[in-house]
Amino acid sequence: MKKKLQITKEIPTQIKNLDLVEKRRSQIVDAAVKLFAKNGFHKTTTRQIAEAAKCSIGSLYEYVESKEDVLYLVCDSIHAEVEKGVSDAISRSKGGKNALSEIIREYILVCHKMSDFILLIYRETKSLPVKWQKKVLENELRITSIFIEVLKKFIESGELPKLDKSTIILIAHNISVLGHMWTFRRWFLSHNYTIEEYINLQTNFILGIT
Amino acid sequence: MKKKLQITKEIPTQIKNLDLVEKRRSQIVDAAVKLFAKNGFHKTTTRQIAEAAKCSIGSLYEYVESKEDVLYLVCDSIHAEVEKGVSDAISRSKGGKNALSEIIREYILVCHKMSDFILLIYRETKSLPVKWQKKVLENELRITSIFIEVLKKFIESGELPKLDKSTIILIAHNISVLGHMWTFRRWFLSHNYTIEEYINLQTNFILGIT
DNA sequence: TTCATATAAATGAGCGATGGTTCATATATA
DNA sequence: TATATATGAACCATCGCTCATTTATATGAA
Repeated sequence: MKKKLQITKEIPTQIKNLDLVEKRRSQIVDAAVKLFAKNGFHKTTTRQIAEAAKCSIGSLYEYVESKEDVLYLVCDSIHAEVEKGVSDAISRSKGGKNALSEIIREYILVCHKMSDFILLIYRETKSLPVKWQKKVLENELRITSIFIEVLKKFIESGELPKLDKSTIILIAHNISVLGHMWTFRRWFLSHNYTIEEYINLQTNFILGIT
Repeated sequence: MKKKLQITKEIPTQIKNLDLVEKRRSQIVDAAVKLFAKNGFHKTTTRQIAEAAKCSIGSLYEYVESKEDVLYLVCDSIHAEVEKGVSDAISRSKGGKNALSEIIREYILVCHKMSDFILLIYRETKSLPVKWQKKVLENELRITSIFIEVLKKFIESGELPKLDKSTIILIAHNISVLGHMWTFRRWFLSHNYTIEEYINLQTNFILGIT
């Protein structure tokens, strides 16, 4: 909610009706995310986006100011969905013995589901104006810091051994990245493991069960 | 040597003198790798590449058939350098207690040195013709399998506990990717760790010293 | 050695196609 | 009647690539 208002502030529009802006932009994002994931940002044309979003190019440019705007909206919505996935998993988690494993599991499943879109962020962040590159990195960081908080909590409650701050930060980043690894090495890993096997092996690796 | 002949076969040229082809192509690659790393593949023009390589666009197109050819040459040369770095580290390694740590260390240092170029591969592989995407992934895999062999050797010699095949493969991929992590999270990590600290923490993490 | 000829390599103006963006106009809504 | 929204033809700049031409190098007959 708050987030959406913020974005309509960040990206100006000709249109007065903010509900309409939200509705049309979500059409645009839904169309663009698929096209970008499939063909890349540069090989996708604004005309293709407009067509897939069922509006004219003219209209498109009343809701955004540039093609880069669309990419930013796309990156932002991807991160929002990943973050939601992780947050939901945490609030569902009942604590207890295998709670951390369960959170890692849900996170990797989110990465699995969002494979093509996480890849998209890796590939195309650089195509954004610097100002928005930073925003995207902040989003990435926000997700990682969720893991930092989780780790801290498990250390406090004694379910994990005491670790210094540097190590906690590193492990949180490692969890993030090893989730992403499934997306950008899937072409190979999926020939060797099912997603469930991957989750089990990585969980053991991360928690140091060798 | 063998590699270079192979590439001149893969990428046709108008020029008869193969030594000249090798020389000019290396000018072109040296120019292009910097431009691609800085501005991305799509925002770099063939004219810019030609200029930086100190030849005309006409000449450029006598040594390659397309802009994608240049990108492939670039990706290939990056992987060749990373692979060389790893192989050298292994052949220098004297075996013994901390040999594995030493190899991981050298690998991460190579990633550190090659940061911008490893990133380039993540970003631009998708811009290649499918045929060459596969080649690039094979190169990536070749580097990972070096780690697989190293791990096997250390298990045989008893310096690592026995692990099943799946786990060995996973750890090798994790080493690869956690090296890359320094390149694509450097914007954040370098504020928290020096490269040496990063290497130490990751080594401990990978070898399960918690 | 000299010069004519043939072959190889280098050049960059220009072709052709593309694609992001605008704006005059049309349509819908208040 | 006024304001908001929608439309798509057309503008314009860009860029990958070609090709007619020039320049350099190699060959070999006189």
